[in-house]
Amino acid sequence: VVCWSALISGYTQNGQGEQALYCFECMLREGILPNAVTYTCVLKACALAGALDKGKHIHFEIINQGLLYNNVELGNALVDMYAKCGALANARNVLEKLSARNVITWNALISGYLQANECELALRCFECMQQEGVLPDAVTYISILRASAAFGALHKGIEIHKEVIQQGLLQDNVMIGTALVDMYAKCGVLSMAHDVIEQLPSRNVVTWSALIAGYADTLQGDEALNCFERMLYEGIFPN
RNA sequence: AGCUCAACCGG
Repeated sequence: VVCWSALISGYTQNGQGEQALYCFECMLREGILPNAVTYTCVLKACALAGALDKGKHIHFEIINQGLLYNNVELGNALVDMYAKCGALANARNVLEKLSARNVITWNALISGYLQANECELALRCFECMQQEGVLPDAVTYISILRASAAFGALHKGIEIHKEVIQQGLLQDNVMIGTALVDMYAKCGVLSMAHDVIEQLPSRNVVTWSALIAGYADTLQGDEALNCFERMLYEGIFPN
């Protein structure tokens, strides 16, 4: 069962959901019984493949076998599977019933809401999780910045900006810096977007692209081109 | 052997 789980996991880590599910079928056909780790990988495969019905069936098996109790990783994979398949009511339901959940559980649900463009619900989850004493991490902030941008909630974005600085998260995470630049750009506050990118300890092609796109969207082609030149000057290659 | 995360374009 460990070998099969490792193989299934390998496929999911490369985004090959269908292949992973195929392996799972082979494993069952050989009479090998899956355990909690196997199911965690298979749920991720369902999420990748958008295989909601398959995922529901796995959910049923997990409940039947009593594997869910206090297994955070398995619960998280279940919430993520429903979220990625767009079954947000199921995702929230599972989250609420889990005996153990953590920041990753909430992050999975928040991402699901974002993917469905339910920015307001995503923002509400952010409040809920904190009310129950779960502290946001870098992934949470990145999602909430995206929600703020999509919802045009500049004030929320500024609030997150302050929090991120307080926690020193800008030092070691390019993606948060990029999400901040993108949030300001999408809210049309290009001066702030520019300020942020100047102060980042590190930035990459995605960070610059967010700023360039922001200038392009606001019809500031000259500024967009300036940024492009600066990016090249820094030795960052365009993609 | 296991869970969540950033830009642009097209569909």
